[in-house]
Amino acid sequence: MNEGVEWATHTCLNLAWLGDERAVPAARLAAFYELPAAYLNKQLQALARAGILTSVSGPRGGFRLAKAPDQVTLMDVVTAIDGPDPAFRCTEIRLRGGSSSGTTRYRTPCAIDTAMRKAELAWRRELAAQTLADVMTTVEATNPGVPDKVRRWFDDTH
Amino acid sequence: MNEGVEWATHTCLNLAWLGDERAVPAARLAAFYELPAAYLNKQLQALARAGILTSVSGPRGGFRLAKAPDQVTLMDVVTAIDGPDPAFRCTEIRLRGGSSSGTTRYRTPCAIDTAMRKAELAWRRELAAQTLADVMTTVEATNPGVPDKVRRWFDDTH
DNA sequence: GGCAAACTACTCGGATATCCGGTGTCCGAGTCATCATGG
DNA sequence: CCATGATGACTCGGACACCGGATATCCGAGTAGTTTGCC
Repeated sequence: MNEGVEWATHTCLNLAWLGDERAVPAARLAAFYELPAAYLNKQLQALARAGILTSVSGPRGGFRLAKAPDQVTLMDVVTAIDGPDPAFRCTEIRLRGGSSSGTTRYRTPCAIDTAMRKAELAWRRELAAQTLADVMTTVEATNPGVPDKVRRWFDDTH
Repeated sequence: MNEGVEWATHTCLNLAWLGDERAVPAARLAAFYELPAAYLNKQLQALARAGILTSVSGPRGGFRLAKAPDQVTLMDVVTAIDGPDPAFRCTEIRLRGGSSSGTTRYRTPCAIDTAMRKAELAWRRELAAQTLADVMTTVEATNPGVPDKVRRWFDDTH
């Protein structure tokens, strides 16, 4: 899976804690984790195209969460960064070669593709069942000080 | 996911239908789907290392299934080709940057990593629940002529 | 004819090139805050 | 003092290099079948 998925998810969590009052520039969001700013910007653009973030240009601009945290699933984030294509891509090799040259016509979908899709669907279902709000709840339960700390860090000037 | 996963799975299915009486060379297995023989050979070696296939050198050599089809899960095949690493790799970026410099010690695992692992576990569970024998049953139910056809093709000299 | 040894052809196995998508970077378009200026 | 216009800096957005891993290929090690020669 894409590396940017991790960056994007953590950044979304930070934006969720900061609230949607103000917009945060990509450079600031990147500095929080010492990530390359320009590259994180690329990922944030993808999130904006997917409707997860809203972007504002110019001074005082930046990114903010477009929806409530409980309306954004991990599936949304992963799809925005990693693309909508399934991990297993059936190329229908059963139709190639001398095996099926003109004789057999497969009316049913490839059984292997079906099995892979079934597994991938379970994966997507699990990701779609967890929202950013759920992850926030987990973090606050295990590390209660984190949200305030994030807010203070972004309030300070660096 | 790796392209070779599809080739490997289809080839395992063919070997299952042919039975483990005789060994089939990689070149013949590749010709069935018009695949590059040397590259498929690479995948078959990975399957052999994983204990899914057994390889025999020399004339009359080749590959054959090492276990009964109901003892080989799709998870086994995918792991053999694509590697055992999880798709989502947590790099613990929460420990980097000024955010957690020396102050907070996270005793609990990363919540995002946990969520991703949960989804991936569901995926692995689905793959592990389906064996080659299950896929064979599906194919025979939808396309009954396929197994015999495969056997005939591999019996013929080309 | 039977047997053994050398030979040959075949197959796996790993080492070696090539190509493409992710990784990383940079600069231009657009925008908003600021500041100077005049009324 | 207030309104207004120009100015400037800041930020996003997309276009441009770079690199590692997947893709694809080739050749050597080893083996089994075959042939040939000898007893």
